[in-house]
Amino acid sequence: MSSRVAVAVHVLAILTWRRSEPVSSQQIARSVNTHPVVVRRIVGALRRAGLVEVQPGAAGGARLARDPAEITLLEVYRSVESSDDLFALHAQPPCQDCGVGANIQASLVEVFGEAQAAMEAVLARVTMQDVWRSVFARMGHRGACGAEVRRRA
Amino acid sequence: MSSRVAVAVHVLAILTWRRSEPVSSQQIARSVNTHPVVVRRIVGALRRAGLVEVQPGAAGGARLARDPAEITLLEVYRSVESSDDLFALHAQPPCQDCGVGANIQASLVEVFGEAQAAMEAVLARVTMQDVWRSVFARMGHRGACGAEVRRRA
DNA sequence: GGGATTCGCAACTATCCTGGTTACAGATAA
DNA sequence: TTATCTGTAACCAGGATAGTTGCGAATCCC
Repeated sequence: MSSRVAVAVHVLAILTWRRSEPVSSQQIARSVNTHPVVVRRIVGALRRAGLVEVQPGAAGGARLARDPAEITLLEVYRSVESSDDLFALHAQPPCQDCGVGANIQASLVEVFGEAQAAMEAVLARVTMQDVWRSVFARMGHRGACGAEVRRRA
Repeated sequence: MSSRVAVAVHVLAILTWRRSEPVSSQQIARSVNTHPVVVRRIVGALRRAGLVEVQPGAAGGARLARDPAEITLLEVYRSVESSDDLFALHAQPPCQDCGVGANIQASLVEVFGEAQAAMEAVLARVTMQDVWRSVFARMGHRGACGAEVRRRA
């Protein structure tokens, strides 16, 4: 699986940290250690899902659109992950003249669906507030990457 | 995710159906609707995991190495899936000078681990016997693709 | 022994996804 | 007006996947 969920949670954790002001993709990219455009792609997905608001122009950037306690990791997962399905079926449809080939996919969909639902249930009960608390607990007093950049400007 | 798990379960379902005789990659490939070498790659992984036995040479093929009731989908999943991790972390390690960057991965590993464990728990309680029963229930009386090939030879 | 069948594996291809990058138009604050 | 920031398109490199070909080795049957 892609690292988009990890980056998205990272982004939202930064926005939870600095709720008072919009944070630019430049600043976020420094913390994530990637290119600003990569961040903007993720932020764009989160915006379309209604999790963040984005303000263009000078002194613009992203900020949370909702209380972190109301943002679940399942929403984040669904916002940035392209495919809804955790498991893939056959690349080519199996032989329908065969007893197994004609029916295996229906059985697989059943099991795969249960497995995915179990996974999603875990993500659904973890909020960005939980993540933020977990990160904060590990964190000493330390500044954000680029936090001083805005101050300098 | 790749379709290897789906194909592997399909293969094992066929082997469960025809437990009395080895089934060739050719015959399996016909039911799966793919190339025999693709089947042999999957079967090779199942063999290395001890789920099937393979007999080379004429009239050779694969057969179950264990009772289908003793083969869980979790074993199948682990046999054929290359990565053990369902979720990926950052492509590049995040900025360690940043409070979030330095600690987010530890928090992510925790949540992602729980989610994956929940998914695997579902796979662990489904056996190939269950899958076979499910397929059989959907199946009328129908022959396997290529079942008559061996008979003709 | 000889021929036919089958596996295992290496190698190659086409395709897709991902992350990273550059470039540029549009929006906005100072 | 100028500097800053977003959004998006376009492109590239790398890796994964499915499919394919070819060949050596093992095995069965005559």
